[in-house]
Amino acid sequence: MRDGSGVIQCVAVKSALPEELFESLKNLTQESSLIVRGKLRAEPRAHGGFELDVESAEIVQRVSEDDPYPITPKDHGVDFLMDHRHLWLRSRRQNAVIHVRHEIIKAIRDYFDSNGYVLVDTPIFTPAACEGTSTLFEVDYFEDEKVFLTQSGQLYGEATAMAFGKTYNFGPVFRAEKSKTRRHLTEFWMVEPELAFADLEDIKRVGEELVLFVIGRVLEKRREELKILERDTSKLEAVKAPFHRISYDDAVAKLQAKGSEIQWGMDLGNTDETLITDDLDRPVMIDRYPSSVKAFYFQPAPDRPEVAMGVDFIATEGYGEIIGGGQRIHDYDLLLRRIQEHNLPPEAFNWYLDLRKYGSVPHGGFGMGVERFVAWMCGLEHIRETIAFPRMLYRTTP
RNA sequence: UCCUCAGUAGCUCAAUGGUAGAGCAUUCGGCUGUUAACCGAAGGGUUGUAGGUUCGAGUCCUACCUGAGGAGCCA
Repeated sequence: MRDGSGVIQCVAVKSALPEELFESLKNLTQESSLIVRGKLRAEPRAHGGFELDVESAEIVQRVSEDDPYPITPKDHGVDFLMDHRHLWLRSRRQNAVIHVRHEIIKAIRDYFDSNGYVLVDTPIFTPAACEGTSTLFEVDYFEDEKVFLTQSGQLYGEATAMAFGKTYNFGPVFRAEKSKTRRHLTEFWMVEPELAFADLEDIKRVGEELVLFVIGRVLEKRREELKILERDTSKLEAVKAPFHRISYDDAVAKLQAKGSEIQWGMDLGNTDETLITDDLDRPVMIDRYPSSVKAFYFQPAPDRPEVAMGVDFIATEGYGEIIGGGQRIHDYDLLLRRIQEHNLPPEAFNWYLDLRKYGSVPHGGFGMGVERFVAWMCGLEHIRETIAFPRMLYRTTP
């Protein structure tokens, strides 16, 4: 029997039960629902060390053998399992993944809540692109108006940081890119802290602290689930401070030495991300990317205006970028120039520019993708198992 | 959007261009401190769709549909 928190073997003894009840229990089908009462007994032969001797039972709903439970203990294909995601969630592995996800989200919130951050959630309907790069989902919004599903709460986060000092937002974001890989969803959850009076080094420190805090919590509270998932926890235990810190320049040199085709000025590809961490046991922070591959709002380096004060955290074991962020431009004139250079409509950014007119301060933040983090913690092959009902390029059901 | 691969029983997969099979699941019988039980039997098929080549197509060709992996882009 399974109740969501665990599994226990129940034993019905023929001589101890009414014949009718024993027969109905004997003929039960997989995934039928029932209420059982009985005596708990230590039993070394049983999983978990305990068994329940059935004294009474009530069958709530019996699954018909004409239409048996579709998911069997044997192998199933991905397509079949995804079509039955609403049932697949009952399995031991999926149950463990979702429990780890729950723990990660709770740990993220605990970290920020206990470090002086205020949760200020940002809108999901937004008037325009946050970064001017990604493809957005368009939504009809009354009377011929169009709005878009947010791809990031960051710009609003900058406003809340100016109002509250340290804030974070935590919600779903949407990307309409036709990405078809094991790392992409069209709808996923992202946590985005934003800090006033912060520079790139502060952002790196907070990101490192957060990652370590969350890993520590998962290892502390979810050993059982990681065991079910057959996760090699030594890989997670090896993740300690300090993370590797290298510049984009050094990353390119290292990648070229390892045979990558990358040239200075190009963004890192998926294979580059895997390549750069394959000999490391803790994440690497890569900072000071060329401004041309980063969003318009990144602060340029004081000594080298062609590079941006942004940082990406690349997880170990090929799980790729889990954090992206950095220091934002706080100067009005520079920000306006960047908006124009990126051919963005300045009038759409009036409120954002206001933040640089009224008491602007150096500030920064980052975004962390929850599902990628869950995949990393659980050691999953594919991000689709990290959320109860994944939304992907070609899947919006169940 | 592009590249590669796949689509056969409820599920997972076999089948040199020559009679479509197995395991699991289901049903029946047997056996059993089992825990992916085991033994025996039965039912279960328009081989993704539409064309084409051929004496003959699950197999070869074309188009389309569906799915998977990857690229680009990103978290």
